[in-house]
Amino acid sequence: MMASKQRSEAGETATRILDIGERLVQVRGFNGFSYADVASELAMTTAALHYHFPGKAELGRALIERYTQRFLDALEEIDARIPGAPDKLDAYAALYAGVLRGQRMCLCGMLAAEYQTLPDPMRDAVIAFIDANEAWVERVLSDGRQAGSIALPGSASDAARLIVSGLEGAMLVARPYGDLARFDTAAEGLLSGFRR
Amino acid sequence: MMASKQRSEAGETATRILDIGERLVQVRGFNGFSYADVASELAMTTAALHYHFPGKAELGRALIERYTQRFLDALEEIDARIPGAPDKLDAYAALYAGVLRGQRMCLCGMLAAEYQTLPDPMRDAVIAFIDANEAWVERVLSDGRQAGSIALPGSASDAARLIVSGLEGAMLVARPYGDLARFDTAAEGLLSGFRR
DNA sequence: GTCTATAGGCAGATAGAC
DNA sequence: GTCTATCTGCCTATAGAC
Repeated sequence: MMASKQRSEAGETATRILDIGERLVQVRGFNGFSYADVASELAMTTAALHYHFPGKAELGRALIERYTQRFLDALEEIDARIPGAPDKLDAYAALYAGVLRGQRMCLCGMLAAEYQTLPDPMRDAVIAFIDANEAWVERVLSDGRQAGSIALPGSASDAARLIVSGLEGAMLVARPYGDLARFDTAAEGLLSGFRR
Repeated sequence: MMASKQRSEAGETATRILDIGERLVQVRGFNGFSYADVASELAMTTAALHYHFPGKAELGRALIERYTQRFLDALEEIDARIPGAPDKLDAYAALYAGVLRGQRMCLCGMLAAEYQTLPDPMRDAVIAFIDANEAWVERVLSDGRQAGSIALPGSASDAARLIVSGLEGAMLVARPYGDLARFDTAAEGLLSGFRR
């Protein structure tokens, strides 16, 4: 029996399934991929997939939860590494740009489009992702206003929502054009208004 | 033989198919609905649908083209009815809000998410929709700058792209929350920066 | 953990009668 | 124009052997 390296460790195969599923959802959408797609990339059968994730809904939920956790970790890292609010926001936008560079949509932006067709547990997880993002941006904006580096016309909450939805929209539109500069320009336009 | 009321008139049934298909795509996505869904709403068989539209790809293309034409007509109407650039932009955002009020995503915003899975003719039509929107907003911004009612930090083209993608993102995120105010606040935040 | 085999359903699509 | 009937293929999922 191996000593586990850390808490709540997913199996090797489960991790590979999540990696492939994540990419497929971000590129094709939850309704645009199948267990067979994942299985063929792993050179396995769909039956084996069902051993690791009982159904597509459970796989979907696991995908969102891992993605959200990774995102939150990245936000923590930004908080630890970068002092000023404006630079934190730039780093935040760079996270999105990194996703787009892989020709992917934000996982939860994609699932927001498909929201009406998602099983309930997935819906809740999508909302939790957006809530967490807005809360982090709102905190950064509030701190920045306090420190005098951020100018807010209205509430920090409204500005945070504008930034999050604006970045999601910039990804959504840039991807069909395959044009990263489109995203960067929009992100800069979104954020520049809040710098003081 | 009936005298046709206008050029390029679609048949009654074809129009009903387009109406239902349009709603289904805006709510569930192109990969989230089937010919059977449309047929059941019309109390018809899928075979009859194939008489009007040879395949799902052709139906999809017709949906985008009709939607784009309607949108362009609405933009013409705004140009004719509303004088100032800032008010034109407000009316433009109100178009999006009207779509969202029906608990729908913008047809082409939805299809932008599913872009990688779309047949080529549909891809081209999605791009044409976005191009046309950006061109109209850019023209309004340029005219407004000329007239002194619009302030632009950079190019009118960049600002137009920011506005279009920002409104699409605001719809994308507001819909899962079922919260129209979320969209309105984001739209106001997006546009207010350009008023002088 | 992964396989074979298979179920049961739904997808888009076509042929041919009416 | 719309139907019945049917095809072929893919989908999610399960049973049971290894």
